[in-house]
Amino acid sequence: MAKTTLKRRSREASATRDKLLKAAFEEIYRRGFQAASLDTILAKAGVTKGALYHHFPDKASLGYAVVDEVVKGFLLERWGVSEPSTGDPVTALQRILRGRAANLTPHEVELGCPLNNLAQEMSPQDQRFRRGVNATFDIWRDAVAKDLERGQAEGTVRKDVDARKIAAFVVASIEGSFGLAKGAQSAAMLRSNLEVLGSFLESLRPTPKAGRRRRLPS
Amino acid sequence: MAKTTLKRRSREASATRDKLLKAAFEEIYRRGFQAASLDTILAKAGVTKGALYHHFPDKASLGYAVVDEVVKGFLLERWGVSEPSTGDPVTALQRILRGRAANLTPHEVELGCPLNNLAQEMSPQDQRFRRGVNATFDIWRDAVAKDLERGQAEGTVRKDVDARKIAAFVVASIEGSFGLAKGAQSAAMLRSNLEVLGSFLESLRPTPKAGRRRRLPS
DNA sequence: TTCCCTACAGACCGCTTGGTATGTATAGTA
DNA sequence: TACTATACATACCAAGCGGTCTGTAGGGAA
Repeated sequence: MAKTTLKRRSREASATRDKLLKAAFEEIYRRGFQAASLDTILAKAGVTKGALYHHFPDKASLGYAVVDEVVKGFLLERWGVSEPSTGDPVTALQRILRGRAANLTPHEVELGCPLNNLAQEMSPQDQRFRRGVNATFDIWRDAVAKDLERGQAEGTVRKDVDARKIAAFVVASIEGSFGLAKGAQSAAMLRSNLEVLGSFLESLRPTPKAGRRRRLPS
Repeated sequence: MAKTTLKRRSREASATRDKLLKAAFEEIYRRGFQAASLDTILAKAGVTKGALYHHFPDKASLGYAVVDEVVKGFLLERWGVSEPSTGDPVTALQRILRGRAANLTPHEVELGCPLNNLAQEMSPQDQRFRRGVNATFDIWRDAVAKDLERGQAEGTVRKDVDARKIAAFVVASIEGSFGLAKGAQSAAMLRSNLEVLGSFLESLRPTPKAGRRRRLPS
């Protein structure tokens, strides 16, 4: 069975590649890309430099792969972009926000959003990094915008707002909230900010009748 | 004139210190603190290593001084925290947002907010960095909260909102907006986000009468 | 069996880094 | 004038960095 053995060998090769990606992700998440040490990554992955430079031409390419193959999926899955959304998008977004607020780990409060970390560090340093990171942000933002537009078509979202601008603001607010909370090392602040964002989303619902303001949370 | 000459010497010493701080700020703003090279800073400042290590015990202390003596003032001045605020705080904040949106330089769109950069990079790496950076964020946030509370007392801000939570959200949204725009290298996106934030602030005004919703910008 | 190629292992290298040690010009002091 | 302390300049250093080079184990093809 030539095919089986070929598959086995190739699977082992991609297994070490995965180990490298995972170890690199963790090290980059902790120290940032520039400060991430290849030796540390190799030690974590349990492989040697020969393996690394067999799979990647240089450190930068390892970083690109981490963005495309680890961070991207990590983020889109965590913010419900992967799953199809139905029904009222405001309620759906609010549920996601509450779910994230309820499931925060100290780890992620301390280290923040891995995609945003890379965006802030690498955008001015490396165009390819910036493009890769930004492509994921675009997917997220576009998904939110699409949801809001669908809500506008279905009558669950006010039609006098620019869905794309709102979507960008939502993503920015989320990332800003994680960033501030990371600096303050405060899960409470992060939860509070996500809660305020949720109340802002409430204002996107169409007015049921003339009158009746919705209230912001105390 | 012992006093005069003393003053002159001391002024020259603090002048080289200032040159170091300024050069360090620029280098750190561009590359981040960890990637900032002391040799580059020294070249920019036009002094040598002896001068640097005469004024600062190590690289970290130079970084702390940059935060406390350069970035802090930079930020508080740019966001109107230094000047006393009077009148309706919502309008005042909106004016600041519009002013910042109108005066964006490509440089600051590319590099983002220097304080936020340091917060994201250094918070998990160095407690003292984190505290220094966070102290400035606290001042900013508290100033916004104080303004909103004053507005509540004066009847220009709704009383059913938590001024401190709103203030934290405002700061987070601003920083998030700068961060996203930095990744996207888009001044337009930054302006749009600040505009949406301004419209959110509008919702903090007390309802003039029952009914009449305010509208978000298209 | 022979040969080849993939998938690594491990030693090595030049360079940059933050930091130190020593020397010194100058201003203030006695 | 002699001495001291400040405010640097310069040469130097060990360590860590990303990256290269050579060697080789082992599965697949002929």
